[in-house]
Amino acid sequence: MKRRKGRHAKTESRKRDIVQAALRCFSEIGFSETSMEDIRRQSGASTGSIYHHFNGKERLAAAVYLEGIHDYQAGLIEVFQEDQDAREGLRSLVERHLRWVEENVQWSRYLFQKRHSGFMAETEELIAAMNRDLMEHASRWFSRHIKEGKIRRVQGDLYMSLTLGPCMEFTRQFLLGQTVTGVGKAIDVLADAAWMSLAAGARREKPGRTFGR
Amino acid sequence: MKRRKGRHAKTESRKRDIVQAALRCFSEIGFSETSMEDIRRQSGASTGSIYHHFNGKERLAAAVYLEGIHDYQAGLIEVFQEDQDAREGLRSLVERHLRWVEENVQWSRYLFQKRHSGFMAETEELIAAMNRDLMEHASRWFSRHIKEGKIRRVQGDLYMSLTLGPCMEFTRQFLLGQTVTGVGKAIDVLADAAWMSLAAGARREKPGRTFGR
DNA sequence: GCTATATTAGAATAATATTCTAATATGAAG
DNA sequence: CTTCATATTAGAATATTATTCTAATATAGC
Repeated sequence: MKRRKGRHAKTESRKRDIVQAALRCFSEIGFSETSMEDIRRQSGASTGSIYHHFNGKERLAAAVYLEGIHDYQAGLIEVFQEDQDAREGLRSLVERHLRWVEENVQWSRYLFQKRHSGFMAETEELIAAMNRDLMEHASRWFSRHIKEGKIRRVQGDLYMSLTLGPCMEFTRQFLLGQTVTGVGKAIDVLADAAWMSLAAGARREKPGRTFGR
Repeated sequence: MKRRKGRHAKTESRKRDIVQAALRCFSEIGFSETSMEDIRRQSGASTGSIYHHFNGKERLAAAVYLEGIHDYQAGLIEVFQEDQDAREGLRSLVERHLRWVEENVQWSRYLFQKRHSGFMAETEELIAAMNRDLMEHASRWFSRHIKEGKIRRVQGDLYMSLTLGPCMEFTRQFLLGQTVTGVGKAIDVLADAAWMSLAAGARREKPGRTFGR
């Protein structure tokens, strides 16, 4: 009779150690600059172990990326599920983003400063799925507020750019240590800006077209 | 008597070939995925030649980055030097950015999708200088329009985020082939958004603080 | 044409990623 | 609590790729 496949008890903690070590290395000295030897030393795992759990440097990098982006996106999705008015919602999104960055500088450095190079050939579909999920939540949220006449209609692929684009740009500067403005203050200004650029009824020439369409 | 040092005639064209080949490789398959052998083959240069002109993979990558960012920033600086009113100026910035991306997809992929990993230890100061230069032009431009009461005061490190942040985000999606909206339409909407988020006198709670201070 | 220097070629070397083989640990079944 | 299938680990062997080195060749100025 076939035995059941079973994961060993310590396997998850070992994987965590490896991911942690990889994240440290990647975010501090960069992907191509860190050697498997670095990761091996920092994680305490053996070469064989690393290659057993992940499949190589690229797959490991992809796993690290996935874990981080998942946690980040989860925060945004929570906001989309809350029942706030448009302006408060936009502010929450901005706030979530910047607070997450502030509290997860290492992840942020890896996720936002350095874009996935191409080492996710395998993982591409997973990432795409995660993005689709996020976008669905976003779409519903924006549609609702458009219907209520609070948020103006523009092309669907522009909403996230308008909401989080300035935050992303600020984030990059922040991670490079090139900002003076504190995160709290930045939240105020950027939330305000998002609102002004998306609020319905502001002066402007031509209205855009629908989101859900 | 000492001979003058002299560059050979074909040296520049050879360097160009190498940079071109590197750009193609880096933007198509990524920095760490391309081997020096790839670049050697595509450029037609020999290993020795590549290492003579640049100093290794990282320095080559830095050179490629510098060339691209210089051309990109030059376009923005031109706009800052033109004498347009605030709204038109913001629109020109957005337009310059997106048109440049559209016409330089390969460079854009390298510059914007993949952030400089860390391979510019040497070049860091040069990049910083280029950024300072751009920022000075930006600073003057914004200050002028703030004085004229057309653009509102916010923290100095937020102006570029508000102006080009949404463009940058749109750019990333565009480069991933995840946009439907055409560049022309995007320019309209994003220019409008930049204006609305930066125009003086819009409804908002508290004013920010000065740029030039 | 001569000479110092820049440039090139490609082999030799060094660094690093990956694979492989064998050992050890673990958990489920009996 | 023993056994066995499988998961996990270790680390040496190998393969790949970046870099260095040596010697040849081309070029510019005299």
